[in-house]
Amino acid sequence: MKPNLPEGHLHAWRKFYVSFWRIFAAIEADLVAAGQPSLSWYDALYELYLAPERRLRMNELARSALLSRSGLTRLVDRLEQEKLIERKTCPEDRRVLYAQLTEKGVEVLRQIWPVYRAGISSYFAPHVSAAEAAQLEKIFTKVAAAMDPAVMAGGKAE
Amino acid sequence: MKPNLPEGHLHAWRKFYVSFWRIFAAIEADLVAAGQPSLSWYDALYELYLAPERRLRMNELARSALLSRSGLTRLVDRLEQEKLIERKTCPEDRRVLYAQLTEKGVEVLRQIWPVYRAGISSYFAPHVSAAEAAQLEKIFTKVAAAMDPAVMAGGKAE
DNA sequence: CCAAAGAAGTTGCGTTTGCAACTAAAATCT
DNA sequence: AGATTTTAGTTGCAAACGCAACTTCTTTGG
Repeated sequence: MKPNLPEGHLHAWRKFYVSFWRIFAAIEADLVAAGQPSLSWYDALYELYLAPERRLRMNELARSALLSRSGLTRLVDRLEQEKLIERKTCPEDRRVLYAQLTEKGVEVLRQIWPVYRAGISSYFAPHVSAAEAAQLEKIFTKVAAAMDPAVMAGGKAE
Repeated sequence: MKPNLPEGHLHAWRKFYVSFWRIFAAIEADLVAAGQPSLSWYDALYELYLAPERRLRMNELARSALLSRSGLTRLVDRLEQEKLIERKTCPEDRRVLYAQLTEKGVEVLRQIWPVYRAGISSYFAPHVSAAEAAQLEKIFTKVAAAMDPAVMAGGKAE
């Protein structure tokens, strides 16, 4: 780790932290108010939507959807109960299960998105110019890449 | 709400979102590894530390610590059990309870902080230049202010 | 001044999550 | 091949949180 944390970075972190939680809570509240499932559902469904053949291994999905593996197991349980995804076995490796997005899953994704987008548009976008958005994307792309669990092997805070 | 969400803002949001969760999870893991309480404890204790006389009403603390009131009640239960804070009645308004930081609470704060700081230093700061930090602080100060619950009365995503 | 409305905090309950321990299947190593 | 290690996923358990309903106290309004 870098032993000295400059003042400026600390202040940036604190505002970042508070902003995230407040936006997150507001969007979740909007989703509840709209009778839609929460962001964790969206995250999982969306990652599957992006994936080749709209399916991912449980492990991969856990990583993409920012959950522990046990957390993902339960989330997939709930999604499967609602027929939004299906568990599919893998012939080549019988340990593996694919989470496969269903058509109904795609529909739900399409229902959630307008509410989610409205939240981003209301709570995040108005405070950020186009240039700033580009700046944020650049910075956080670096952060997200460095924090990818696949890259984090053993690292900790050194 | 602004009906159209520009591509750039959306991409910025997604990276922002992923970065936050990954950093947050990493710091929480470091805290567990160091035998320290979680960030929600830090947030509450720190807000009390900053407050005049090191105390806040439950309501105020809930807002500062980014929790619902019921969530805060339980958190304060746990903090009080560890003698890190005390509930103090308010003579002027007998509905009100103050959460009062204790000396032991301050000590715990001092124990958490190095681990927390190391996390910020490792996971956040290295990817952000001083100029970028200033930029981030400016942007997120606006966001956080706009999303302050006190300012949000009735607002929703309009 | 008394009733109704509002505000502060707590509690019951359900949801979601992570850690540690577990099962099952593949890979590795004699 | 047979034993060990590693990997994928699940499960028991407990922690943490939010919503809605509730109690208690204050404020407001007739």
